[in-house]
Amino acid sequence: MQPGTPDEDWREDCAPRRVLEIFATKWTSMILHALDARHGGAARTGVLQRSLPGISKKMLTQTLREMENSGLITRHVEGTVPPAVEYRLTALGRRFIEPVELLYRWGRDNADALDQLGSRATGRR
Amino acid sequence: MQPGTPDEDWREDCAPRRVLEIFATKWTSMILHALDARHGGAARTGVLQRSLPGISKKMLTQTLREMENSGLITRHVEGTVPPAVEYRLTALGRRFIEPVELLYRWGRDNADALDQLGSRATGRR
DNA sequence: CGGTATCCTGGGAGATACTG
DNA sequence: CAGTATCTCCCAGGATACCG
Repeated sequence: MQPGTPDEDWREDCAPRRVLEIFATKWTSMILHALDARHGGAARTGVLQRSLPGISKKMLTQTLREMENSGLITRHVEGTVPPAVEYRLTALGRRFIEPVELLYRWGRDNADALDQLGSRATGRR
Repeated sequence: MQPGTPDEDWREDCAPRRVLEIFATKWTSMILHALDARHGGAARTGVLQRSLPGISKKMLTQTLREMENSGLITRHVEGTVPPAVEYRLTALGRRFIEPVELLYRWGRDNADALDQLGSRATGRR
């Protein structure tokens, strides 16, 4: 690193920061992973909910809406009764599978390191 | 995937979820990256602050404390006036560099994909 | 220079109940 | 089954000012 090099690794509008923002929202990355690794890219609401222990209907719907607005997934309604709604990864969504799986696997492979972590790792209690 | 396979990818206490918690706290990963990639593993407070555009003194100190409590970094005080404090990555902290850099590089290499993202990606405005 | 003390706000996130 | 509608909590995170 040159002495005079300006510190631009974390410019406020840089791409890495935008990645972090995605991971900052609790359920987004888990939904992406569940859709991809577990359900082959598409799943119905109820199936998704059962894949994400602890998520509420509200947060599921809310997060799915945001992801739809972001272009990560699409929503498909079967005009039946009772209704059947399926969510599918878009091409864009599929691109984001890469970093999500990266983190998922790292976590799985480094559970020991995570166990060493103090409880105040994230500021949560 | 077997039909009867229980959905255990995201058990509430699983390792990948704990990784996500780390990335859920805004500044932690940026500090880890800055310490490592930009400052060789150790840096003083002021230097760090200048490496993280937008961070406030409060959030910097607060996040550093939490990271210290988690065992990711150590704090070293030089008994001088004015005070000089240096933060260093621990062995544990260095392990976490891996996923951090993974995400950082992916963001850098996929800025185009991020540009396609709608503004409601994370629920923030 | 590094740190602390306040004060304040947004909105993430949960719980619950209701509708078609 | 999928989705809304409320209500509430609470805490991450920012702004500002002061201290040794």
